[in-house]
Amino acid sequence: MASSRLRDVAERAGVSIRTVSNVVNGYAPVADETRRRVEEAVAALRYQPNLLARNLKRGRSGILALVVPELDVPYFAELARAVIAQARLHGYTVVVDQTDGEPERERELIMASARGALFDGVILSPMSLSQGELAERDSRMPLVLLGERSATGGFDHVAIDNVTAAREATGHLFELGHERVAAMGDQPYETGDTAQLRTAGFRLAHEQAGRAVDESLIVGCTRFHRQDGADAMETLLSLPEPPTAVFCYNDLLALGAMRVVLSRGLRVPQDVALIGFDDIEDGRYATPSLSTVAPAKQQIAELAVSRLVARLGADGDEPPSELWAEHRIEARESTLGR
Amino acid sequence: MASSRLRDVAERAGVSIRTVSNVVNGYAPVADETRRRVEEAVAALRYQPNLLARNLKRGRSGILALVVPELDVPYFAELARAVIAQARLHGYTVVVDQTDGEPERERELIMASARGALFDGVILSPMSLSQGELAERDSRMPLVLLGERSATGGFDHVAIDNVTAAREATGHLFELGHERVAAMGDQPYETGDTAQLRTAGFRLAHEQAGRAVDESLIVGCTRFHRQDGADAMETLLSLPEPPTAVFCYNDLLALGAMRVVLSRGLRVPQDVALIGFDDIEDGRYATPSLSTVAPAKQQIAELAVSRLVARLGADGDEPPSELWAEHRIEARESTLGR
DNA sequence: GACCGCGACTGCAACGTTGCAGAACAGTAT
DNA sequence: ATACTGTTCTGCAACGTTGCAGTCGCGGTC
Repeated sequence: MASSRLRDVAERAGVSIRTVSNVVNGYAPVADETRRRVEEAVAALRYQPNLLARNLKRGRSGILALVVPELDVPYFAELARAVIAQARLHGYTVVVDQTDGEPERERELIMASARGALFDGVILSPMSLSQGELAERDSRMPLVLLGERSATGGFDHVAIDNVTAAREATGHLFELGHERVAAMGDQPYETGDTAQLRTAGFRLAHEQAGRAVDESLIVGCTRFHRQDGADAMETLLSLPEPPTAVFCYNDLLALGAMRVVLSRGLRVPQDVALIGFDDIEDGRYATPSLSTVAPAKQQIAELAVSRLVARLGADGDEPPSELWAEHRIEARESTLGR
Repeated sequence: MASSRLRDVAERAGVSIRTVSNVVNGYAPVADETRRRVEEAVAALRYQPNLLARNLKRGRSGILALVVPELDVPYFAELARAVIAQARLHGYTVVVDQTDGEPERERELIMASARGALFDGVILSPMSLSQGELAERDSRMPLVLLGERSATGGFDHVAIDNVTAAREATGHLFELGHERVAAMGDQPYETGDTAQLRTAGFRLAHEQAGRAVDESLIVGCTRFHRQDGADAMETLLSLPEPPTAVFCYNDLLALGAMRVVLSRGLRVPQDVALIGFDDIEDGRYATPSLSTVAPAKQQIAELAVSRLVARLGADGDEPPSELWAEHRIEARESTLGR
């Protein structure tokens, strides 16, 4: 009932299976009259190609996997939205998978060989996989990495220039006259590449301004959730000489920090200025609204998907490429005031 | 290189293709010695079953589709997270698709027949499809609807009791002594089922408290984003006699409203108390933290996935079921103060 | 000694599609 | 009449797997 096959259509239209296939796919030249008959039969039988069979034959599934640590982290949700939309433009469907930051799950998804998996390529936002582990991968399945990596392992990368962005964010705070600026979110260990780049930018800003970095103002965060930002802010506020401004390595940290500052009766930005990273929608509607480093998410999605699609079409011998997306500083109330 | 097939393994192990398949799937009885040899060959050749082929043969893909209006709306992101995790427990992968509320895209995804699509079932959070359109569906693909519908069209449903939840939220504001309570988010037209149920609960609370509903305090919102909440709050505050409390039909509306209230120099909850709906994480870290109706998202995901999986296993003759998830009122600072 | 039952394994035929090579036919040039 | 060209259509053989229906050998039973 719900299932008519190429064969059924062929029978009804009085042509060969192959011809129906040709019509459906628009391949070979088909006489107008024949095409008309076939199309009529297709409509009458409500024929829909069996994608499972088509996939097997073509050796491709038309599915891309997007692997993120946590889908309910706004940055990843916004990114996923853009990636799904972009993939659709290229005729692909997206499977979203989350790893919860578990190395095991990340590895599993990455190592899956092209044949074994039911997707054609992967866009990975790595969290717990170190550079070395990625390099061991022997799969032939195209992979695009999101996020800058300190060392390149021969993969396509899409990223923004984290060092520059962090330098600019810190510089923004300097320009507003802040003397004691803190950095929140450092991760000085193997899997914290991105955080380390931001710390580098933070230091670079100091260097360029001819200032010394107060190491006690660099606080680490193992995760990047609101609660971590709240905890880190408590730490900073309990210092003998607390900072007057904080550069947070993502917006969630900044929002958690803002909550702590405000609930202590302090004002943002008058007592503590805050700038975040990611430009998630929450920040725009916080009170005060959150200044942030805004990466071009749309562009990141475009670059990642089109790179992946290009690789799927090619022979696979192209060298890996580094693709850079834009970013800009969004100065809002949490640094400027109103 | 990256691709070994059942045949290659069979050759190496000196057995038939069929036996390798049996070992891999654990089907028929296999002698220990044979099993050992096969497993060794599997390991040596790094054999991984070709899922495309397996899917074709089995007629199932092992993929469920989750269709939501917008993935970057926190409620849907949090829900998606739970659904993906739950599906994994049942051995399924999830394709997430977003419709942007476009009726066309929703229809397209729903009408896809079981054969035509590459997923085995759909979980749909409908936005723009009316009840009538859903009923026209002739596809044999199992479908679970999220969200209560005023009329049932013969589908499995998973929902919370919106009327009761809305009544309780409104009652919570009454208990705190508020006289003029507004409702934000009504959608008095065909596709606004959920909003209408919440309005019904709002009215019911008035009835039970022996109060008259001031119709000017029910404001509609075509969409449920922060900006819509901000706009609606402007409307409410410009009334000759503004409300002292607002029941917002979701947390984003409430957060947008909160921003407007605070930026006018008014206090929450002293001047205007706010309660939302959905219990998204943003609300917990807002200042003041947002009171809300918390639906058991985890339970919703569990019910939806297990219902769908059950239907996939059954003959499809079971009657549709209505499944109810829990909810509770989370009273926080935006109604209680500190 | 014929028969049965059982454990262990195998070959064939699909699942529904598309790639390939070619057939059938008509029209044109020689 | 023959060869050639091109358009339109077709049959066969896969893609890699699993369902089905066996086969084969062997110990045990009547």
